[in-house]
Amino acid sequence: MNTKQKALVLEVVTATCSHMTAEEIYIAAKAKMPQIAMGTVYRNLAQLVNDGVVRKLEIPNAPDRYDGCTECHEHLYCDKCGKVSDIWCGDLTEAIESATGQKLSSYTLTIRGLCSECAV
Amino acid sequence: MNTKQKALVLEVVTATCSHMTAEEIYIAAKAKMPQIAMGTVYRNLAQLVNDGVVRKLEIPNAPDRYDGCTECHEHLYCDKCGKVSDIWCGDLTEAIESATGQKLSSYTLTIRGLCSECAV
DNA sequence: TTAACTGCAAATCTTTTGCACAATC
DNA sequence: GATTGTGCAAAAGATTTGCAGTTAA
Repeated sequence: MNTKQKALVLEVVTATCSHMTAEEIYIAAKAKMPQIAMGTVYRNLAQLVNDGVVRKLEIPNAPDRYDGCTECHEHLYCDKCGKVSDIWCGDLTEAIESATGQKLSSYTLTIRGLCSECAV
Repeated sequence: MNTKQKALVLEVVTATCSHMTAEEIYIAAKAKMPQIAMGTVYRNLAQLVNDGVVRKLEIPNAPDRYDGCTECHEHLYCDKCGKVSDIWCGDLTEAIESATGQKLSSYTLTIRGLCSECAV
């Protein structure tokens, strides 16, 4: 099904290149559709992730974040400011398979270090 | 400080090569020390992780798991049976730095695929 | 029409925390 | 004797779910 709510959630997530939490998405969506419920946001995010349109990022000790950009890229969690930034490198599947000796269907690479702003 | 509880939690975690959840650790610890509390288990696990003696694994949509083996290795989440198994490959820091072009302080690589049992 | 989705609120699950007491240094 | 840890139970934070009513196919 395609509801206004689902379209709105997708619009919010893809509007910026930031990595929003469900709550931030909820607040942004609520600004345009005041009666929207948190549960609806979560349900639609789950659907969008399932549809392959949105990527879910699991953050250690913090709420999950959602990324509207499905192009292949990795994420850097800044040791200093905590921001999540994108790292545009190609698909690493083959590199990881040869490094680990394990055939894989998918992988998640989380890098911690200093983001471009903090590295100065 | 070094308490009986902390020693017991460490013993439980390192006793097997499995990747136990806090609750499993609590149950195993309770078997040897019936009055031990969940909060104590969590507090000691946090300390042990901080001490670098135990590794914490963040599992998507599931409770965290704790790994008593601190030697460098990665984890495979089986697509079929959901088990977490170890992949013994060397340190991938340099390989990842060159693949991503990003200096890093640490990384977490999560691989999904078929474990040795399910791949048959 | 009927199957899927919504809003609301309550429930769930995991983890953390406040507190009075106890153990360790 | 001072500090740090413990057990208990309650709180917190994030996400999910039941339900009655609504919307989309």
